[in-house]
Amino acid sequence: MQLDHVFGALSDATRRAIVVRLCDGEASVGELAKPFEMALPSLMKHIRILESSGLIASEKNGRVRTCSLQTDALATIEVWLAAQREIWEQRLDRLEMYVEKLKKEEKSNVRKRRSK
Amino acid sequence: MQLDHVFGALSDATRRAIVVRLCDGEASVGELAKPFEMALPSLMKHIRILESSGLIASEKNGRVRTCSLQTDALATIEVWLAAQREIWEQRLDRLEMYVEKLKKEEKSNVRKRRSK
DNA sequence: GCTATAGTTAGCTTTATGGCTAACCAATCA
DNA sequence: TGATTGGTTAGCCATAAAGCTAACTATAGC
Repeated sequence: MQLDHVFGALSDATRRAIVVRLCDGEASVGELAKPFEMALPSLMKHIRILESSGLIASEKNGRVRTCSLQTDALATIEVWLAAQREIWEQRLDRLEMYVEKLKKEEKSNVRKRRSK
Repeated sequence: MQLDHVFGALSDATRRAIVVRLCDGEASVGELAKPFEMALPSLMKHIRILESSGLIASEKNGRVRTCSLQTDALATIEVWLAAQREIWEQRLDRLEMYVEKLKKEEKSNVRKRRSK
């Protein structure tokens, strides 16, 4: 599934750093590699993984490959997270309502007991 | 880092399904296992991974272990995503302003050329 | 106290991940 | 055209991930 690959791609600090960099605009493979002490082929692997996850796209002009962020993939996981949040918040709401109900019952029980 | 483990934990469909289930309330290991065709020890591994990533917590009472969602970990990655979104949106704004500026210059150039 | 239930541990396999080096290809540029 | 730059391919290694079975522990229920 798509989510597997997007989350998987973001589970590595190097790849997240690349994504962060690309949020600020396109960059060549060389530029992306500079901040890291890694051999180029290793970095290329990360780029491939990011690309196959859909997080980035790249295009080669002449001998330089330019990479750019594909924001849709990030949006995909934002949507997933929002959906989960909605579920658990609805549940917390129900729970709160339930607790309120219990409190009210407790009060009325106290009244009943007092009036005995 | 924390983000590594949270994203990593969510990169597996089984574990996401467990998280989704727990959004709707606590569950025992047995309950969590039911929907899957997996052997229990395999599922336990997933639970351990989710727990060590901070996405869920669990507690053992008698012989049953009850698992619950820890929403903070999900919030952590929501925050990360929001931060990235902010960066790229700011950039798109700057880009738009730049394009507007170019358009205006183009218009004034046309006027100049006409008035020659 | 025996039996069934609910997890847990240990140990094995297969496949994926993240890193490397060395050698290679293809555009630029002098 | 020959050297340099920018990236790519191939292949190696170590470790981690995801699954399994078999055997074990500890509570609950009769």
